[in-house]
Amino acid sequence: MPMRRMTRQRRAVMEVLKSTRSHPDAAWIYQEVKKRVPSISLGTVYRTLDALVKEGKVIALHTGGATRYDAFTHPHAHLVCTACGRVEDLELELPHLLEKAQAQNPAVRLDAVRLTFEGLCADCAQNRLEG
Amino acid sequence: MPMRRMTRQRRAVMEVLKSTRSHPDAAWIYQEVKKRVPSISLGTVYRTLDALVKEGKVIALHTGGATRYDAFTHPHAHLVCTACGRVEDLELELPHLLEKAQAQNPAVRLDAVRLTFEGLCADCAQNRLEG
DNA sequence: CTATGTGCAAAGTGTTTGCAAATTT
DNA sequence: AAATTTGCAAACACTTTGCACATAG
Repeated sequence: MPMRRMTRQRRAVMEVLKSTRSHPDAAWIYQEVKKRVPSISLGTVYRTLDALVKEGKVIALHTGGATRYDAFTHPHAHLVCTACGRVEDLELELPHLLEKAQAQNPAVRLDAVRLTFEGLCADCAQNRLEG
Repeated sequence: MPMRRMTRQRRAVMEVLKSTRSHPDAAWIYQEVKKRVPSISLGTVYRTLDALVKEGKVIALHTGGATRYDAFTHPHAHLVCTACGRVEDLELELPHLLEKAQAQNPAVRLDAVRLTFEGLCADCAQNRLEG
């Protein structure tokens, strides 16, 4: 299990990720972290993100295109806007999905849920009405 | 909207996809379709899959790594096995997730749900107990 | 006949990796 | 000092695209 040491790079990646709710990808995180640690490389960003995901400190979202990362790990639903590509959090109580699914499928072992909706974010839904 | 014409290639891609429940990726579909239409190219497979997804005949699953495709479009949950990478269907009644989420988030427009669990498939869960 | 789809190969993204140098513990 | 992590650049895996030819309608 990699990334045991607390380096400046690692701290900066974690702080940048905690500072936003925009579900950024590695390239965006890299640009932000460079403002604090100019020498950092994109490779290090990827390695750090991998480690954080494996440790459960960060969630990886596969939504098509680049992987997005989310430091808010409490189970919640996402909306992927099919018009602008934005990913936002959705208000929705997840009704014990993991427990229910586990009970109905005893042969498998469920560790995590990802609930993702496709549709239009508030801005794009609004623009659709106007335009 | 592309792919209005029913070509041999398109028919073969659709048939191959309907014949499996393994949620294959483009490379696998390409190999299978080549058995029926040897001249087909990987580019055509990608273009055809894109079209089928846009038409709603096929669902694209983004699970990390290559995009996987599913011709079974009735809403259902998936399990991505973190040990072997397999993607299987899960027994689980989706309790009107789309309607509930839409009601709680009136400003956005929800078109589709993707419910994905991470964990161990039956085989890998079993092997874990033995090994 | 004409518009659309195909095959090919080259180019584009996003991500991973080997290695020597730097850093953490 | 020892072990881990970094930066760099090259390699990779997956997907998209331009174009001349083929084909469905």
